[in-house]
Parts: sequence; C-alpha cells; structure tokens
Amino acid sequence: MTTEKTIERLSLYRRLLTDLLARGEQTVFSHELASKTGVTSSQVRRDMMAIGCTGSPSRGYFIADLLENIAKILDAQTPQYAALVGIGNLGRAILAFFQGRRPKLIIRAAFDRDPGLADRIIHGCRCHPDSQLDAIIQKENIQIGIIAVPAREAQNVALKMVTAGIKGILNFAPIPLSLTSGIYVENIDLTMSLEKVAYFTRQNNVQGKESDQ
Amino acid sequence: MTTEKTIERLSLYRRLLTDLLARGEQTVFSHELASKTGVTSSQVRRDMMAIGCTGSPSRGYFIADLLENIAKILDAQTPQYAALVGIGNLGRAILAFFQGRRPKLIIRAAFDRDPGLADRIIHGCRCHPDSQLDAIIQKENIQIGIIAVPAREAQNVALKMVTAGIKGILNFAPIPLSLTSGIYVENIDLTMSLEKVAYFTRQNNVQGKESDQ
DNA sequence: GCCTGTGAAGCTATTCACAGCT
DNA sequence: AGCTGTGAATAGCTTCACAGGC
Repeated sequence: MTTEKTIERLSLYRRLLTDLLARGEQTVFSHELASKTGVTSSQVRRDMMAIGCTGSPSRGYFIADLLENIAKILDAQTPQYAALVGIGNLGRAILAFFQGRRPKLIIRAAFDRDPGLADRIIHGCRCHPDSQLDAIIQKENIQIGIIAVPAREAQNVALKMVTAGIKGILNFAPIPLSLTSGIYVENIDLTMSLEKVAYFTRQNNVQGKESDQ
Repeated sequence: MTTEKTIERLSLYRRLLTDLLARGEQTVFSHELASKTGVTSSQVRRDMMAIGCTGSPSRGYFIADLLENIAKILDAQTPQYAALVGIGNLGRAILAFFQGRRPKLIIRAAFDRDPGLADRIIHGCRCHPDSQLDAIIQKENIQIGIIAVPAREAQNVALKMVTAGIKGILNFAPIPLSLTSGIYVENIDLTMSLEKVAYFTRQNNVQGKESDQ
C-alpha cells in the first residue's frame, strides 16, 4: 500500500518533475531527484517502485512516465471538490494557493460568518453565508472540507461538515477535532510548527543537529 | 533524546493542559490526555517519561507539573526572536496566529517587497522594506525566519536570511530550500497537504481507512 | 480495580549493499 | 563505470503487556 509519507513525497516529486519537464528535460536519475528534494536516492527508487515506474541504468527515468504514474495515484479520475470555511487572511491565502493549480481538485465554495462576503468571488471561488453550508456541500457533491476558522469554532464547523457529508478535512485550527471515525483529518498547526522550529534552532546552536531536507 | 514527533505532541499537550488548568482541573490521567489528543495512553506515558514527569496511579499527573516540564523543553530561557518575510494574506494570518501567544517566542520584524507597508504595525509587529532585512535581523538578534513569499522568491529569501545569521526556517513556499547544512528547516506545504487529504478521502470512500487523531 | 512506569515486542520507514544491466 | 531494482539490515516509533503501587 501507498503510505502517508510516500504520498507526501510524490506530491513533492511532481512539482520538481513538472519544473524539469518545462525546462526541456526528458529523463532524470534517482540521485538528481533525490538531491533536489532532500531525500536519499534509495528512497526515490523505492518510491518509483511503489508507483510501478521503471527506469534504465543508462538514462534513468522518463519524466513524462513518472508524472503520468504519479497522477494516477494522486489525482482522482473525476474531479474532487473542496469547501473552505473561514475567509479571513488564512482562508484567502489558501484560495490563492490553489487557484487553478490542479484541474482535478477544486475549491468550489467558501463560507464565512460574515454575511458581507456573500456572493463575492475570491480567487475564483464563490463565497456564501454560513447558513448555506449544508445545502451547498450536498448540492455540489463536496467531499473535502478546509477549516480556517478560529479554534473555538473549529469543532462546530467540523461537525457540520461531517453532517453534510464531507469525508476528509484539512484543519488549520490549533485543536484536535473529535469526529466519528472514517473521516480523514489532516492537521496543520502553525503554532506547533513554529515552536518546533524554535526548539530545533536552539538545539542547533548547542549541538549542531543537521538540517532536514 | 527528545525527537521531532515528541516535540510535536508536547506542543499539543500543552494547549490541552493549559485549557484544563483554566477550567480548574488539577490532575489528569494519561488516558484522558490521550483521548483529547488522539494518541494512545501508552504514548502519553512514554512522553511524560521523556520529559521527566511522574504521576501517581491514584491521581494521574499534576497538570501544573506537566506544564512546567513541557515549558522547560519547549521554551527558551531567554526570548527567541523570529522574522517574517512576505506580508501577504498568509503572512498576516501568521502574525495574527502568534500575536502574544508565547512570551518567549516573538515575531519581531516583518519584511515585504512592497515599500508601502514600511513602518506599519500589523498585529503588533513592525513592517520594514526588504532592503533592511540583513541589518535588522542582525541588530535584533533574530534567529528564526518565516518564509511566506511566492515559490520563486523563496530560495533567494532563504539565502539572505542565512547570510544574516538565521539558524532555523519555517518555510511556507512549496519548494524545497537548498541551504548549507546546520540550518533547521521545517516545511509547511499547503498544496501537498490538500493533495494528501484528497488522496486519503478517496481511499476512505473505497475501503474505509480510519481517521487519524 | 485502575492507574503508572517500562522492558519487550511489533510495526513502519529508511538505508545498505550488491547483483544485474547497459 | 555508473545506474536501477531489491532483499536484507537497520533505525525509529508505537503499542503490548504486565509488574508494582495506591
């Protein structure tokens, strides 16, 4: 099975490979991809194996082939839709990030408590008042939720999402959500990440721990 | 030694524990903390062991004791300063998140290419033009950098940070930075995270993989 | 009886090391 | 000579399971 860590690396490889292809490269060796992404070349070869790609000792891997196989794993056949809740600075940043990036993964609706935002279009995504969350998620067949509201509202929003039929959540609120199992939750916790950097920066100063990637 | 994963959980525990303490709780059992954070109770006990906390079978752990020991690990003795580069939506969201959250971890300066922002104060943090990056990082003894600029500028900003003396970086740009070793880099890659959620949401639908935390 | 503390076991992820190919 | 593909080894992380204490 394709594990969580592998999926993360595939997403990373894809960006690098897309770039290489755009520059006219046709093939790539495992050690090249490795040094650009900060993993080892064995790791790259293992990952290529996992997605059923095969290279040749003389040329390495065909970039187009890799991209095709990565897409087969990462992209849905039919488009997947996501809904964002919380159109503050963070929400807008997220919309900007994804705008038209992946044809098979689209943020189709955004919600906010502030009714003043209703019907505005931000980075190509239509805004709605909170109250329509349930109806629109169901009507538009949205399966992914993105939570970008303050901590105290997050649990509540998550429950509403699940009720509306959402199956996976990307949560930016710095609290663990408690939901019925069967819902995939990915947490991005900015506070935690900064504390982590602060910690390892100190260790660095003291004892010279190596950089990652 | 205290590993990366442990540090992440400690940050999480701390938030939960702060909350519990504020509600008047004095003690907590490993399984309570476990269910609130989505880890197992063995894991909690292991982590408590790692930070030198000890509980009693009848009462569990003293919350105040845990918080003190967690702070001993996560917080610096003297304040640590961070600098943010890129005051767009993402940058502002980050500033809002951290404003006064941790007395020992302060975003002391923000930089942007847009000179129109110079000398404004956003969420308590003073903005500066790009050109002063080097001087201010050195003068203010800033050791942590936060990169919230578009992908194409990130590598360049990172190099400038390192030249100015920064030792750890929190990178939001969706490309791996290549830096001299000895600099700790933590990447937060929004595109990757959303692709990951999309992937596991699909798997969920197909075969019922369990939710994490 | 229900908890903590922890050695031992089990899992997962990564790296080693080398046979085989070109 | 330098690369891929991969079994075997290693390292890292989590859970099991149970002794010991309240």
